Amino acid sequence: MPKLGMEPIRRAALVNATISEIGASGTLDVTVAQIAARAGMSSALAHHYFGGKEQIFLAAMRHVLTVYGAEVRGALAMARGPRARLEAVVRAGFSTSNFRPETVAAWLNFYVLARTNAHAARLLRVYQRRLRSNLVHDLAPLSGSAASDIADRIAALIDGLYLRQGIDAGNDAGRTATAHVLAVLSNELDAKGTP
Amino acid sequence: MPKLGMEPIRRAALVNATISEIGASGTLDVTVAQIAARAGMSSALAHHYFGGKEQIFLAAMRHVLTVYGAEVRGALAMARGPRARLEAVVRAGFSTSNFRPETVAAWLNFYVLARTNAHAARLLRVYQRRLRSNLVHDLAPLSGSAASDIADRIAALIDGLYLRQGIDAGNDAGRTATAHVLAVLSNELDAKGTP
Amino acid sequence: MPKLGMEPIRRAALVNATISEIGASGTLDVTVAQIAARAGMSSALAHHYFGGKEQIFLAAMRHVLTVYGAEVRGALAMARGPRARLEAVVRAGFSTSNFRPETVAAWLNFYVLARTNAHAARLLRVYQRRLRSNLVHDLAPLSGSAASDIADRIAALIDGLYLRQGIDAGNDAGRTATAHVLAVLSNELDAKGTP
Amino acid sequence: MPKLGMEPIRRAALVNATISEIGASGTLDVTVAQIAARAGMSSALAHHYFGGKEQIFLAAMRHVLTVYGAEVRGALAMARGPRARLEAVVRAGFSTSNFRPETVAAWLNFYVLARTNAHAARLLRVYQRRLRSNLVHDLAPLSGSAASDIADRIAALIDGLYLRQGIDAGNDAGRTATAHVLAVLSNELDAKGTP
DNA sequence: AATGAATGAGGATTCATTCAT
DNA sequence: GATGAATGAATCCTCATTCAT
Repeated sequence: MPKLGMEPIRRAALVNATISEIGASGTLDVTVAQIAARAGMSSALAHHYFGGKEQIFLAAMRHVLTVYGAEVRGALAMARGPRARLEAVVRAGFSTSNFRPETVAAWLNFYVLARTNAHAARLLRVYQRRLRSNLVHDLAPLSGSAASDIADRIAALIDGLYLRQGIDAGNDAGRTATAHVLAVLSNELDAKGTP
Repeated sequence: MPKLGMEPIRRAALVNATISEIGASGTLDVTVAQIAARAGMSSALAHHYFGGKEQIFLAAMRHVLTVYGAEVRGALAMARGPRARLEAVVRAGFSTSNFRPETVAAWLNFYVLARTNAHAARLLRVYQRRLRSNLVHDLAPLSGSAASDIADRIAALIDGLYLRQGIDAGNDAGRTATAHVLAVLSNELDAKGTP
Repeated sequence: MPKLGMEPIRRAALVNATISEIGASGTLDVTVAQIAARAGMSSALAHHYFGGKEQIFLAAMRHVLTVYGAEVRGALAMARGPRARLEAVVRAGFSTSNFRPETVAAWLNFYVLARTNAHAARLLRVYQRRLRSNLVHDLAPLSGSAASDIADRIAALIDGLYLRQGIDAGNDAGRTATAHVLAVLSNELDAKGTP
Repeated sequence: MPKLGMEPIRRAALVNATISEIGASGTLDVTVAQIAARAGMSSALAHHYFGGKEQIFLAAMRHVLTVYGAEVRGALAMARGPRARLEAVVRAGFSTSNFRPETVAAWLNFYVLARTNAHAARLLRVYQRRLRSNLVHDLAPLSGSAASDIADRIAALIDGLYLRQGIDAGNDAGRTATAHVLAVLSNELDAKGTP
């Protein structure tokens, strides 16, 4: 029962299925057939819409990053003042939707993909720069010339907490992770911040 | 002309070849044939000594973690006082031998492997606990009840810096990474430390 | 907005596209999608009009042979006397329209198709017999009982020159090929012909 | 029961199976699995020894041309005088071993392959030049400056007779074909030959 | 009349693994 | 101890063909 205008629906279904499948298996060793099955279609159709496995992966990665970016942007829109904005960035990153084990697993695997695939590497770098620039922008008024170094540390800490989410995914890991980053942030600002 | 007592030599060669190959390719998608070739033997022999690909991977992972552990232990042996010991642990983790891009790539991939493979997960957890217990042990006299939380943050920060080493491997990334961790550590101790 | 009376137009477009595509690619490994795209329609429509790939191929082959036959017939209509008619047949076969590399490539591939496909084989045989009978008809008054053998040789020579057109397509290959056949023909008639 | 030194045996078996399979099916649309099965091994082994389908095809083509070349060379070694040598070349080309329908079918398909594949085109051109140079070499003393044109005609005639062998493979097609070429050759020499 | 949607059936290729030598 | 030989099982991808709209 083919209907018209299926393309966006199918593509979205495949992207979600890819993230789920990578998340569930914990590997990039996921077959197109598995993804297509989870998305409720034949593997041939998946190829028809995306052209190949690599492009399916890239679309999925793009989607994860897009969602993440949207959430950060949304949080920033509400925040007033640099400190509130910094907190918003941190909270958004660990929000339930981003920090589900499944998503984190996909995210980690995209990190690995970026080591092999130039397109993936580019995507990743774009988002890392965006995060960093957000952090620096709001750290500057609070910590002056130390902003850059602090941003590097906060960014690395966030990544590290993500990484550990895969191993010991506690129940409210998101809250704990947020608390950790805010604690470090607070220390940094106490130490280097303008009085 | 096969020789006697080759087993340990062959095994070591395969372990090193595995790390190199994973590091060079950036993936776990490494064939036994590639590893064996790099180690200068046939893939059949690799199977003969290890029984299978999984065991080769596990041996390689074990080796990476063993070297890391040895280096930390060595550094701890020289350090006097809790603060010096904490610094020693950090420095050892980012020493040149552990922080080569190649090794870091292998390390990241073992992280991924741990999501799939129970043995790998166990190995990883053992070393994470050991690191954490080292940190807590020396943080306790300096920060009291905050030691546990601080240890979590420091450990995550270390992991995050490792993770980023793959993407933007600067020249003396090890030194920078060490500085970052020590800065955060210093802040933590200033904030929560006993007076 | 579908229009009425499109069938013959669509069919012709597909036939031409098939010949072009086979000629351009040099293979029978041409997909229906490629042909349809070149003909400016969907592959589904191609199937609708022809029923299947095989029938598209056969129609294209039929077209090539029809054009060839028409050209020969046209030339024969103008020629007076057996010798002039023989020359006409030869010239028509190597006329620019038949001897374009593209057409020749398609022709060669139809030769191959005839090995697999009974319908194609029948088509080919019909046209070969027609050529042969044309030749014999006009050779008889000039060479008597040798006509049959000479016809075989001339026909094979023509085919051989076609075959080589694919490999080293010179600029005025048609003229050269014609000259070669006429030279052999002349020799044959000098040797066996009635005085 | 694997044995040592199988490589040349396996390669030869695959080459022969390829020719047989192409000959029997009349197409290049032959699967590696079919070829391998006919050669009595798994398709994986075929890939192991040749690296890919294309290389299997090229090896088969090379073999056909090599055998042909060897036969011509052998015949030339026995012939005394230009005329005898010309006859030898012709006879060798139509000898039973070269002119089996199976071999001819493979040969035709290699002709097609040469339109797509540069390596195949090169192989084909080498052998065509060799044939042509053999002909010219021996035609020169008999026909002077006409040698080149005559060689082209004879070569094309040979090719054309090959081509037709696929369609109407008579019983002693080889003999007939030889007779045809020798007849044309005789005419050519009568017409242009030195007295 | 025309097409997007959809799939089943292959087909080339890769690879871990086994086995006889 | 060491390896060439061999394969089954997968996996990506392509394509002719069908169907509802």
